[in-house]
Amino acid sequence: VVTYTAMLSAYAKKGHLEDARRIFEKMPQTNGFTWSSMVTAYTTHGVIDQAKLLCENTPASNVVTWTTLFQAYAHNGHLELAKLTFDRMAGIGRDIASWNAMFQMYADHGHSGMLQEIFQRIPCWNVVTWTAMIVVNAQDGGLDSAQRLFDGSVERNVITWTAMMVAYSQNLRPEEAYSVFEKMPHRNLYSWNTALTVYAQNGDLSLAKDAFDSMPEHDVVSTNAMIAAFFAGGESLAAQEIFDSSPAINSVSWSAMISGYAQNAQLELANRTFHRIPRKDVLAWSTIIAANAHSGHCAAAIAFFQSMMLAGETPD
RNA sequence: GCAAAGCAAUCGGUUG
Repeated sequence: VVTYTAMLSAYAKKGHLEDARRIFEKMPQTNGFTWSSMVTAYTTHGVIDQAKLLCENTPASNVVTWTTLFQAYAHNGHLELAKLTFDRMAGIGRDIASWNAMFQMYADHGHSGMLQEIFQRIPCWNVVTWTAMIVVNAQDGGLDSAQRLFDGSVERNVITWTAMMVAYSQNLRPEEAYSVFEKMPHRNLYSWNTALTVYAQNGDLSLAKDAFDSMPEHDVVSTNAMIAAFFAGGESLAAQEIFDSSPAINSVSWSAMISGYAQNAQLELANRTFHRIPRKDVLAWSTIIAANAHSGHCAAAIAFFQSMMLAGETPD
């Protein structure tokens, strides 16, 4: 059962929803993990109706399947459906993750009144709750309360530390953000990428470069962050070198190159880069339109918009 | 107990 369930998840993560479903159908036995994996497969592919069916029509559905469904509604802005789902969970019970998801929904979409109400109803806190609280407070300008929450937190992990670093950076306290990074007991790729971004946002290109070189490994986010950092420092050539030598680039990389060139008054290079993109998505089009518009080439921007329509792309 | 599922932190364009 474990092996089949792991395969199911793997197929779903790679985008093969049908294969995941086929495995699910073939399994002689299942457990709660199997069902929640299948529900997650559906929600991550946007097939919420199927996820709902699985939750409703089986005794095997559990707090995880329901929380997953809840989260899917919340992320799609269906707050009423999400709330209904949460209410229906009263029978099987809610755990900390369910409450955290509920808190996050109102942090993302709701009013502070609802958030406050949930805050008071959360029965107990775990490290995710602490971290979410820190983030919400910091975004609200309550840097002091964020720090107090951090100091008072019973549990902290690398995500909590990284969130605290971001909190200082967002509130324009770069030195303290740096200091948090230096004091972190453990770092991962994500926190390294965050540090690199924080350095760059504060104009410390050399610190950003140092971070990039010191990191134990890079991913596409590291690459993209470093590209943006070089462009922000006016070093288009260095940005281009990173781009050209990177083993993995994605659509964000292309956008970063285009807007970087435009920022540096190199619209010609921006346009040329755009034409090299193998598969132009909405992001690519939006970026090239904005690049031309910001450079004062409004006619070209409109022309790109029209080309986008002709290419069958839908504006977002 | 271990391994497979849901909740919190990082990169680009649009809006602020």
